[in-house]
Amino acid sequence: MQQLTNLDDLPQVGGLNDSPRGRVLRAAAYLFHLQGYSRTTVREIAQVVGIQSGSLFHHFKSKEDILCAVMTEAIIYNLAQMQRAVDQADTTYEQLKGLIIAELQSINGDTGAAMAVLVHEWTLLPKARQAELLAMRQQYEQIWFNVLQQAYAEQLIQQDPILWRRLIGGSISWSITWYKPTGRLSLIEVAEQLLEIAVRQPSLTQSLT
Amino acid sequence: MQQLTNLDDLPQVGGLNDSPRGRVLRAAAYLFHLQGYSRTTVREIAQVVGIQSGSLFHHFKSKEDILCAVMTEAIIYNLAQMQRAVDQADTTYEQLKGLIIAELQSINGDTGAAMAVLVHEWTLLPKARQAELLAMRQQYEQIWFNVLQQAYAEQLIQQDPILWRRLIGGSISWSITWYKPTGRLSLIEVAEQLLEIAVRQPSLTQSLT
Amino acid sequence: MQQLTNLDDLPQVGGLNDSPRGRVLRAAAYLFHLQGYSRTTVREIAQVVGIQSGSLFHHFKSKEDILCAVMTEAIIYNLAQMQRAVDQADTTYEQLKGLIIAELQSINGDTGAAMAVLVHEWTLLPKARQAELLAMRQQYEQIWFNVLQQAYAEQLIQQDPILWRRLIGGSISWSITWYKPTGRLSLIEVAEQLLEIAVRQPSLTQSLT
Amino acid sequence: MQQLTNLDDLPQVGGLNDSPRGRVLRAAAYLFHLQGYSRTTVREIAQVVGIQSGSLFHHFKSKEDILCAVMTEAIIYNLAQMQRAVDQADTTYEQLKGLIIAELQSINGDTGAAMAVLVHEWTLLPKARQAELLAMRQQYEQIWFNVLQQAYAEQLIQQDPILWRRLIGGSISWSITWYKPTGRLSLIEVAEQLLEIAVRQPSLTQSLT
DNA sequence: AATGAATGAGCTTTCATTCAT
DNA sequence: CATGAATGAAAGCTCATTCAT
Repeated sequence: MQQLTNLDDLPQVGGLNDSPRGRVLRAAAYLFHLQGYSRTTVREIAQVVGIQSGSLFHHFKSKEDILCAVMTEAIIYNLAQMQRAVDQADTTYEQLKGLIIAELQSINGDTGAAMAVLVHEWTLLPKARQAELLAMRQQYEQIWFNVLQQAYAEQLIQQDPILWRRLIGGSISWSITWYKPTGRLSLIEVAEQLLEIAVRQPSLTQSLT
Repeated sequence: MQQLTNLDDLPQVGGLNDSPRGRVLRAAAYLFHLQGYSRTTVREIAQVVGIQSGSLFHHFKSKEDILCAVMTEAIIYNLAQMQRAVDQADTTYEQLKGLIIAELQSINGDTGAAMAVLVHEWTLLPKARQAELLAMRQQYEQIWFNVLQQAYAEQLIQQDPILWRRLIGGSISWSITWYKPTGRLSLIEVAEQLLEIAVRQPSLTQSLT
Repeated sequence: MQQLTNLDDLPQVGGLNDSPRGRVLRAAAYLFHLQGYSRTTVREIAQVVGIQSGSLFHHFKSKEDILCAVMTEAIIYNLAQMQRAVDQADTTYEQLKGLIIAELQSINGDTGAAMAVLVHEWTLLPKARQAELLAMRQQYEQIWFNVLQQAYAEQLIQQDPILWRRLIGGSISWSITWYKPTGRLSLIEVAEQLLEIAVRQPSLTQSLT
Repeated sequence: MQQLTNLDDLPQVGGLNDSPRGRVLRAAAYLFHLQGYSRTTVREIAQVVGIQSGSLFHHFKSKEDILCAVMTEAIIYNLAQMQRAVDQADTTYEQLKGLIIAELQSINGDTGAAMAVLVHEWTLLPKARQAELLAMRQQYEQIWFNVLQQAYAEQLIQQDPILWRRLIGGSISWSITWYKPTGRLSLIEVAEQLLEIAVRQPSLTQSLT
């Protein structure tokens, strides 16, 4: 990394304010995603934030602690986003669509860096921390599961909800490897194509009855 | 990593013989996948192989060279597997099924570690090496693309082949995060479920005509 | 090297203050001269300075950087010394004598270690650094050349100034291999003997006219 | 060193035959001179000779042993050369001239690499080996001293023979840093210029009597 | 004699972390 | 709170030397 980015050029990350702590987390999420946790040095984080490396340790007790905080913030923020997507929709189909869009946005939008870190560097956390986050992650998955069970009952999906979630979750997560905001498709259009593949249209269902 | 695995406990990796070079690559793929490239030390690789760390450098000129070889072997081997899957099938539907099964196996089977490394540590390669591998990767994707174009013409799939490949490729790749060979489903059953979601059954097509 | 010297036993080197950087350079010049650059380890330098080896890299970005700095300091300091020797003398003969004494002192005195390094390890520098130093070295030689041309005009020397400089420069440089400050001759006496051999005395010149 | 020289491109070194041992010594002298002893690897020596590195150790028991042999051969050969130069001359002046020419040739000619090694890497030898070589070196210096004492008696030189030898020996040794065989001056012309500076011409002496 | 894979000590360098100021 | 020099363990890599073939 020749030229370090300045923090002000980085997107505002959902949920992170402009406190020193928030600034560090934004910088860390960006760098961890770009280079991986191991290849990112605390000096680099400090440089992006605009402080000295020693000063980081007034806000976080270790580099691992920063990683942990990045993951925690990411999961808390996106948990709220998913819940909001479900709450705002009326039908099961719309809820499913809302979840897919929300997850695509959390992966490819401003929290994408943090989400990617959550996935890639998961195993680096000490077991105790993993357990904490796992609890939140299960809440997150529970939101999906509730909607999917209803969708299965309504025959919007034909497969076991757990397997369906795994397969379609993969499609969504993988989008980080190819989706470009400047490309041909918007995230909403991607979501619609994915719905077309994996969910039976309710209008079609109605017309069949 | 407290207790290092012995090489003999690791699966035989497709295409890698028991030469010193092959043994190093197997150990490296295993460790790179388990811990990531950066967190794996050459001393650890040597320990798993059962040689001294200095001896690694008779076979590879650097740690990066080992990474490169792991990726190259993985892609060469799996390129052949995909081609074989296509050649052995008669209908487009069967070819598609064959490709999905083959890719699921390459991800979750013996070459899974190497494939995961190929995905995760891609950006670490020097640009020149990336270009070499990219050429092979494009061959690989071309195999998929040819079948998918035919599938689109036959209305087995309704979406743009490129987007379909990205979404379903994500489902397949992601399986590394959850699939357990000892679990309830076999890889072939997973493939069948995925076909059910994303591909219109040819029998159904025929019955409609 | 069984018993490492303590830095406080080393002479103060002209121009190097007691900053951490200066202390490292003094230690490095001493060890590079004593053992050669390749055979001197950064751990040894650190030990003489009295710090940990890792701490060296706060002040210099590599071992080679230390070598470079040693050479640069040596040449800058001695360039100034030579200029001063010329400025302080009235006659050409006295200038020549001043230069010989000054160079003998730079070789055998406090900067001797650094000067020896400059000569012996020259080829190890990257080409770009060589060019920088070469420019200074040419300034240095220019001082000699100006005086020698005048000396030739005044018939103090009979040979081509360039050849004379090479031959007598060799005598001076070589003194590092045999001169002992505690020996029979002072550096000034050595200089006088060398003048007797290589320079016609101006008094003699005058008596001939 | 990107491209290693082939042994056949190296000059025949005086006294070294084409036995495996001789070939190794020629290659080693060349590389030690070019790069220094520490920076030359046994693999490089072997490569220049055209054998494998392991094979070197059938001829020499260690790398240091090779260094020692290079030095010993150099000193033995040049001792003979100096003796021959003295024997072939009739007058003291001619003997002095012969010694200067012979030493210039030993420094700048085919044995130059080995001689340079003798000077630069002297301190690397174990004390016992240094003593052996020192005895031969003293024989070598004795040849000079005998002639110089006679020259002093004949007033060819005005200085203490020991000091004179040191100063003029420096001029000669230093020539390795600047003399180019393809340049303007031959070694004999260099010798003549040096004689002009440091030795009173015998013809002049005679004309004064 | 020659080979070349293997050794293992030791090298330069990196980097999370500490702490006196 | 912030600094930045210092720490020291550990990293990737080198290389003289050995030895079974």
